[in-house]
Amino acid sequence: MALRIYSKQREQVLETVKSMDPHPSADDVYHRVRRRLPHISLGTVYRNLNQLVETGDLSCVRDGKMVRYDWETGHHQHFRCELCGVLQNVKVSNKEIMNLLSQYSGMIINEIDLEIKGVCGDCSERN
Amino acid sequence: MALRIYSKQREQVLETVKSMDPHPSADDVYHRVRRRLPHISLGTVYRNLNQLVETGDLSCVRDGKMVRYDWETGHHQHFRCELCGVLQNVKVSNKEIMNLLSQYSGMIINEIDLEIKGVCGDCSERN
DNA sequence: ATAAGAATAGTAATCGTTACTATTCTTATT
DNA sequence: AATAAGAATAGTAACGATTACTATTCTTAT
Ligand SMILES: [Mn+2]
Ligand SMILES: [Mn+2]
Ligand SMILES: [Zn+2]
Ligand SMILES: [Zn+2]
Repeated sequence: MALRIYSKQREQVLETVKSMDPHPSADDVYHRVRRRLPHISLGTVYRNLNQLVETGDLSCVRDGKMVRYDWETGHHQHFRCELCGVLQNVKVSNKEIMNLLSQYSGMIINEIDLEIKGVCGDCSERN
Repeated sequence: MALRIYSKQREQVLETVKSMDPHPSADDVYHRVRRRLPHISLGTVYRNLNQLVETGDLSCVRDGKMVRYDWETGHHQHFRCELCGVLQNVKVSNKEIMNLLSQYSGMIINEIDLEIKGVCGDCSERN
C-alpha cells in the first residue's frame, strides 16, 4: 500500500462526487468524471473512491448489491422511499432516533431496518 | 409465476433452513440440503429460498454483497459483532429501539445503521 | 536529472445471483 | 389408471458489480 501521492484522477473523483446529486454509484461517478478526464478507467474510479472512504473524505452506503458514495461524512442515517426508491440523508444523532420516528409523522414510515454494530458477548469475554 | 405446486426440493430447503444455525447463505443451504437430496441444483435452492421469502415462510437479510436467510419471520433487527462478524437476531419492536440502545449496556454498541423505509415527500404528493 | 515506487489504463477474473432450456414431476380431469 | 397442462427441476450459461492483474506512466525525494 505505502504512502499516498497526488494524482489528478483522485482529485477529480473527489471533486466530482462533491458536485453530484447525493449517493452516486461508482458507475455514475465514472461517467461524470469522464467529462473532464476522458481516459480515466473504471478501476481507477473504484480504487480512488474506496481510498477516499478510507481516508474519511467520503462515506459510502450499501444499496442492494451496489455501493453508493456520499460526500456527507458526518454521522447520518438514510430514508428509503418504497415507491420511487430514492435514498435520502436523514441527519439524526443515534439518541434522537426515537424522536425522529415519532416526529416524522409527515413521512409515512412503514418499516425500519436497523443494524446495531458493536462487540458481541463472546468477543467481549475473549478480550 | 402461476400456482405453486408441491416439490420435495422446496420442502427440504425449508426444513433445512429451520434446522441450521441462524442466517445461512444460499450456498450454506445448498451444501446442507445436498445431504438429503444429492442431486438438487444450486439454482433450485436459490429459487425456492426466494419463493419461501415471498410466501413469508422465511425472511432474509443482506450481509454485504450476500443474502442470508432466516426462519425467524417476525419483526426483528440485527446485531453485528465488529470483531467476529457474527450476525445475531435482536427481537425488539420498533418503538423499543431507544430503550434497547440504552438498555444494552452489556454490549458495546459502537455504531448503528438504520434504514427508515416508507414513502418520501414527492411520492406522497404524487399519490 | 535520476531513481524508487505509487498510480494508472486496460483487461481479465471473481462471485453471488439470475436466466435459460430440455426434461421430469405434480395435479386436476377423465 | 391414463391423460394432459403446465409447474418445477438439473445443469449450464449469462449477468453485474467489484476486484485483481500487469505493463506503462507519473510523482516525488534526492
Ligand atoms: Mn448518505
Ligand atoms: Mn434475523
Ligand atoms: Zn418516493
Ligand atoms: Zn464477536
